[in-house]
Amino acid sequence: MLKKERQSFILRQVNLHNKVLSVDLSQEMDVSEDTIRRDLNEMAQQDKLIKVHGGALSKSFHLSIASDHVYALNSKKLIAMKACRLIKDGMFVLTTGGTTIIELAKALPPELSATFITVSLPAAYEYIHHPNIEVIFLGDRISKNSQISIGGGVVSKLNGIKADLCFLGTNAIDVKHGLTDNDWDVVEVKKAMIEASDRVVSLSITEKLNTTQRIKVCDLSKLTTLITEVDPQDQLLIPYRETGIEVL
Amino acid sequence: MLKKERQSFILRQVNLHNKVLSVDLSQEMDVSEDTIRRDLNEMAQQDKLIKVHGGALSKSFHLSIASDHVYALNSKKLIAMKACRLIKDGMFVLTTGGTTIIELAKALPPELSATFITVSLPAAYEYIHHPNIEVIFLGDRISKNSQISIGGGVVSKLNGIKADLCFLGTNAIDVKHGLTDNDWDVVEVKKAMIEASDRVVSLSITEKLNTTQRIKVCDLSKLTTLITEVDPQDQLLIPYRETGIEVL
DNA sequence: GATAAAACCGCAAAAAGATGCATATATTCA
DNA sequence: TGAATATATGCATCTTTTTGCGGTTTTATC
Repeated sequence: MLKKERQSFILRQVNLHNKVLSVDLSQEMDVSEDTIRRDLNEMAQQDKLIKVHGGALSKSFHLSIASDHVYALNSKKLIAMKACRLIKDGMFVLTTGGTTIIELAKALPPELSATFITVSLPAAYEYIHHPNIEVIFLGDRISKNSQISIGGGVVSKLNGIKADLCFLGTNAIDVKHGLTDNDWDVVEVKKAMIEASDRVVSLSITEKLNTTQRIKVCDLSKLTTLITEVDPQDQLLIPYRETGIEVL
Repeated sequence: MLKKERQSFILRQVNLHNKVLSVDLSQEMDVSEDTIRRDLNEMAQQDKLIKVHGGALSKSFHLSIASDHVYALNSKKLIAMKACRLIKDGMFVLTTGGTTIIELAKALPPELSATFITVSLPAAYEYIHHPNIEVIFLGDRISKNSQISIGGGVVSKLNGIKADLCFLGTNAIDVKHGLTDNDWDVVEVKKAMIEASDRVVSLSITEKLNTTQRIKVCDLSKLTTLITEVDPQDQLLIPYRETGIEVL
């Protein structure tokens, strides 16, 4: 069997079945595994497939979601960086949806090894591209607006969970009215998340400070930490610090 | 034997068998391998064939190696169109992951109003962009390779579901060995889906016909329908039709 | 952190390719 | 026709490519 022939066979197999094992290929074509590895390396260099430990994956299989324009991106990146520092190896972390959470997902250091539990499709999408993170998706009916699972199934599943940390993408926050939101189902999920976590962290750009929405999520007293893009000493944050919340 | 004669013989052989070995040609025509090599070099320069170490490949053969982004995309689109016709308003539809399923998701007519239950992140992502489809995501641990939920949670949830239709993205299908796959967890999920559905539809490009993988999903008899990109009367499908499966 | 599988490295043998040259065959032109 | 010339072929030799194997290192997974 000629080398090119072999390689085109490999390409066919990998595109056909999304994944191939070097062992299988070696047996099917009756050559040593070294030869297969050399082929795979060569083809990976030509961008024809993705080489992984033990075999190869099809290129077309790993589609990723196009990230559209995100409002106040830089602020959110800053918040994400601050939030990362709270996560330690081995933790169970709950996250909601929202663009700030997505930025957090992107900012996670590669060596971090933790379990992320989420209800957000885009967030889950980011997490699975991280090398050392275990992803648990709490499924149920998916809300088209917020792209998260909503409904009784999620809430009852959250009741059975005890997480170390919960990151809330924040819609509106105010000293007097606490956290508020505008979607009944999302609020239900957030409430359940808050109850399921030891520490509750709200990620909020300063623009959202001192705003309110129609539906209440929780009082400020339920929050452990508030993270914004500005310095914790900023005067904007004084009222929040006074409530006893840790402000980062 | 004249040079021209020899070369036209070579061309016939290479187009007939897609590949030729210099050794074989040399013996068949009783000339030295050097002569064959010189012939092959000459013909390669004239673009009549592709020369490789040890022999040559036909031009058309090499064209099929050219990598599209999503493998066999057109075939998958055709399959998706056929599959759409099975879905009626109000149905509960189960779907696995895989690129063919994504094509199905994209091909759904906008006025279709149904409930889709899935374990695949990319598929869920497509469904939520559809105006009239209710999306239910069955959550659990997310497999990074296949981008679907796997584990006992999914399986037990599936046990509590009765769907009208189940679309299986197919990895390998064979009359004798039935549906097979290469990932244990994925197989578990597929099995549960099959049990949870009145009708089970396998979506499979013809290239996957008569191939097998290591882990068995189910026998052909479990399938209600098989959809490929070719005409149902195609002779390739005869063995499948004979098992009693509906072939579209 | 132990363990087994996979990847890597270097080497050597086998196969294939290139090159120079002698010889054989074909072609041309007087 | 036949000598001169051009082309083609085979062979010996050397180089390059390809491949498998033993030993070591790295990686995954529990």
